[in-house]
Amino acid sequence: MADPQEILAARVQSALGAALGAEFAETDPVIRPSQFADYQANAALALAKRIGRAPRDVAADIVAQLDVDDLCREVEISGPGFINLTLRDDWIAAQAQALLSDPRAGVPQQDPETVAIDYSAPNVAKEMHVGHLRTTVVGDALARVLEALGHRVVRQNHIGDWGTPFGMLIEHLLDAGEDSPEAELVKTDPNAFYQAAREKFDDSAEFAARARKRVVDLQAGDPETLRLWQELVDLSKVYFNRIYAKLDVTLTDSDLAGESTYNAMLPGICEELERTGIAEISEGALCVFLEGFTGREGRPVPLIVRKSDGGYGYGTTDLATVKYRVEQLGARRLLYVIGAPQSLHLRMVWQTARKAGWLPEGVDPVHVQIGNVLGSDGKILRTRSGKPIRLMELLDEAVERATTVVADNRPDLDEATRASIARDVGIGAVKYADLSVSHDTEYVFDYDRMLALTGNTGPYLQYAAARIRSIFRKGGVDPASAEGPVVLTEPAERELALALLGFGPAVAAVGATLEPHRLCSYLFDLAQAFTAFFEQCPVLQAADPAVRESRFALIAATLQTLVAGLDLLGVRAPEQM
RNA sequence: GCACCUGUAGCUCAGUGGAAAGAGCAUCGGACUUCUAAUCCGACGGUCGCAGGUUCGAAUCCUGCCAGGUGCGCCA
Repeated sequence: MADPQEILAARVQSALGAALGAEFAETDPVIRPSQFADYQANAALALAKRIGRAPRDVAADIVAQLDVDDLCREVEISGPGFINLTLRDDWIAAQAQALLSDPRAGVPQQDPETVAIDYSAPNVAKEMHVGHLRTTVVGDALARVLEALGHRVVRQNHIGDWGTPFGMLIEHLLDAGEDSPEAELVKTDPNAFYQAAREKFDDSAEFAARARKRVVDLQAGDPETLRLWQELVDLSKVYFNRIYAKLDVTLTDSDLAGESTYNAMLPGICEELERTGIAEISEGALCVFLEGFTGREGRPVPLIVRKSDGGYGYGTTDLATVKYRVEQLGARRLLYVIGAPQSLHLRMVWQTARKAGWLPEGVDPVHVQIGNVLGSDGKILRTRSGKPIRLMELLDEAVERATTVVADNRPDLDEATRASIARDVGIGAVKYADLSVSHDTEYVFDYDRMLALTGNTGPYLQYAAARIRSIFRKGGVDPASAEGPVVLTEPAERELALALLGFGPAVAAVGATLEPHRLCSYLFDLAQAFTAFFEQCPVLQAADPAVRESRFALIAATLQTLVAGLDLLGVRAPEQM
């Protein structure tokens, strides 16, 4: 609604049509933020070449037709033909004030689309690692953002709940006893359970034989085996939900759509692929060979849909997810928030699905590639002993470190309040660190940096919000009662108000690009604009009551935006810090 | 060998074909009698991996090369 860039684009575009002819009325006016003004329009330079005239003359013709008196204070042609646009203070003020009464805080309502998001996807009876952490946090932020934009989001937690390991896991569960402390480990330390099963499998031929038989029983649908399998899944759900609760992730049991969900579809998928000639038997396995996919020594890379032993692999279940999400869920966008190394696999799955007709024109699958999380040594994050780090311990350590910092700085607060702040800050820091860099690149995990109160961190944004709340508390004013009117005089006021207008566009950009770090960058800029304002513009001590009211309105809008933005990222904003 | 990703300040990272490439950290120098100094301001810091090409204009697009990472048939 109040996106200056969009409004200016429309105005400049109609000026283009008026100045240069109707055939230019659709031309992109190329509005960009400017270091010399608020915005600049760069269209004249590109058009000058096309119509064979001097760029500055073209710019002058555009400006002559440009009707922006109601929103621009200054329009200036500069350099080789840039059109610099400076907004009117009263226009910015009115827009910022309008945000206060907008329940959407400027976030646009888009045409609803059904979007399936595949994210998190931990394995039953296995520890979640930092890679799962990142897909969980990024996927959840995307789900929140797309919902905020008005879309119907269907979360799909594709947990690993099927396959050969369940033979040994079930036998180990039986050996240990279903209600034993060993079984309880699945809820708290699943890797300990898994490793124990693995060791027995490796050491005991008798156990291994039982495990293999158990896999056959599982696939055959033996009721008692299925009951034990369900037992393991249920124990794991307890573990997943503990992690999700700690992380403030929106996933629930109703979002679970694990591999086993698709079992019934798999034979039909293979049959159809074979019947249509898309798949063929090779070395005993049913494979799809696609053009352009070659591996070592130029050999074609297969997508194996049925193994030579008759079993199904993840290629088949992934094909089933496409079919299910398109046909049953009616999804028009399929998001796979999955590790970057799976890129080749996914492209093969999608191309196969296209050939088979399961992925119609107009339905776009997107791989939101998640880069690895590295330790300070530049290698994949592990403990000193080389084992993967337990996610719960990692989160606890973040909270613990935050606890120390809060205790040092806020001895005046009672322990329960400090603990609550430490939780919000510690967890927020970890999540924000995952979100604030491009999701597809690797990044270096560093507690000290993510917990810092300076720089582009979660705590810095939380602190900005806490300072605003502190002002309202101290002034005995309810942020909801701040109405303005907003009047801009100080440069820091203007900067802050202008920054506020960028929230809706930033959220829309995340929805379009699926890059949550853009929202982080925006919120960091906003927090910096607020901090500058905080230093220069007293609110409670403002001599003029009108200035005081205006500043209350500005910081109320800032608070609303920061809290809404952090919420879209899944990060809490504590009352005080 | 093939494919994908990455290469930007000492470090961690942004950067929509537009003007003189940005931020944070670190370093150095400043600012608390004033709404939270867990903050802020200033300075320093660059052959945007290399070489070509396209363009009025390239960190951005194309080609080649170099370096690092990842993946490449029955685990998922």
